[in-house]
Amino acid sequence: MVIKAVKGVKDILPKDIGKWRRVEDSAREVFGRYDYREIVLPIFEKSEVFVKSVGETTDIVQKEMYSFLDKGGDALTLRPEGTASCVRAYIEHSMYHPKGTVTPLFYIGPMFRRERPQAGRFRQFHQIGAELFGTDDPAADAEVMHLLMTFLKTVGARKPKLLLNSLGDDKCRPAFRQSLVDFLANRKESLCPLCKERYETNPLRVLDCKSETCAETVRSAPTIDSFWCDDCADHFQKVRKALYGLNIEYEINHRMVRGLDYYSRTVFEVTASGLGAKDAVAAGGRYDALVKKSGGPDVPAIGWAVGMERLIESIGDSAGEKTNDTAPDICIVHLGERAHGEAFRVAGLLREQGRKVLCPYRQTSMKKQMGRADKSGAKLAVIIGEEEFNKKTMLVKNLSTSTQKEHPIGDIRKIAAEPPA
RNA sequence: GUGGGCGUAGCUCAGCUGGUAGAGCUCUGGAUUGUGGCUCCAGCGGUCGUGGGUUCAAGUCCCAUCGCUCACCCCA
Repeated sequence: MVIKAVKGVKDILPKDIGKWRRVEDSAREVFGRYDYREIVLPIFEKSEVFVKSVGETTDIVQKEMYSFLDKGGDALTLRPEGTASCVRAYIEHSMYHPKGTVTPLFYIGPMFRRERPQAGRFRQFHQIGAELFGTDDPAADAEVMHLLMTFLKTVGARKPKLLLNSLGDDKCRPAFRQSLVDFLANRKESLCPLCKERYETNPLRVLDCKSETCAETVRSAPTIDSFWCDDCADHFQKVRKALYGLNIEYEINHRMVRGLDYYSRTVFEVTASGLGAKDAVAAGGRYDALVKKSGGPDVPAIGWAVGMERLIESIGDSAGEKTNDTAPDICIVHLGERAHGEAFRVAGLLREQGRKVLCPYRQTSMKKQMGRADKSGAKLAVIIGEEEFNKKTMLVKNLSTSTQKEHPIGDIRKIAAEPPA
């Protein structure tokens, strides 16, 4: 039995790499427009980095982390998300100096969660993430969402839709949560079995249950907006105003909640079509308390992450491989032992001159080699047979017009510089 | 962790109520001595996921197991 890749992880094959490159390239380009700087973070961290920031009671920490003890006995974890690492690095390198500095960062890389794989969900997946440290200006919230939407439109995500909410902060959220628990307490019987569980573990999640009866039950439940403190309400209104100013369409959903503990105030999510049951392609929000909680100064921050696999899935073939960027400029065709050696000498010279050249190793029939040259998409074939070798010449054939001309072998540089039409 | 669907050639798949494995694409050779795209002919390629059971006989039926996949939980 051949050894196969671990469950839930994928090889990205050469035939698919073009899409990945395009997504990464446009990410870097778009981030540049907003003056974000790339940071490359380690793939594993001390486990506490994630346990503390993501939250001990979350599913990610409780059952999805790839954690292990290394030979020195350190408890390490393959990162399940990027924000925690980014916050750690931000603090470790004192990026908050001088006081008042705003630090825009982005990263691209793999994340690891041990879940059951399904459409758009993997154990090793890739995220493109943005983090903006040092400001709680509502304009920053809107700008960060503008960045995200601009990026998604640039790469051609299908029908991206922005959903917005505010979770309040430490001052006002506890009251909301309590109120919701009270509301559900005497309605538990009308909830689905799953939500009865949620009532205990994460009551906020009952709000966006898909079950008919739960949705009905929850229709009259309290919503977060009526519990916002003045600051949070004000912040939300200013974010909306800024979004309006940037001409960004969005939909408010007060039932939207987050799976990670560190979010406060602004949270958002982008869904796209062309995906499976999970249509969220990106998600993010504000985490004003996290830097301080992680041992840094009291610095507010906001960020988001897009799932690359889901994004690429959503792009589909619409923005697919249109240009044949793998086609060589020139294919060499050779016949006979001596011509074989000469062919590689010629190929080498052409490559030194910057040409993309294909030269077959096997000595097969001319018919075969011409067929390959044709399939490769090359514009020119350079043919060197016994006859040409003896005469120190080569045939240069234009594969689209089928015209060919004999050249002295010394013309190689000329042909490399200006391939004949 | 729970449930559904599927595992047959390198790839996509067919194979009926059990009778000893097929097609297309790819690849190799030929029709066409050293000239590609189209066509035609031939060939290479399979422990039918694995193990067990029923049977004269199993790709087909039964059980187990592994893998893939979709969905639930949760998340990007």
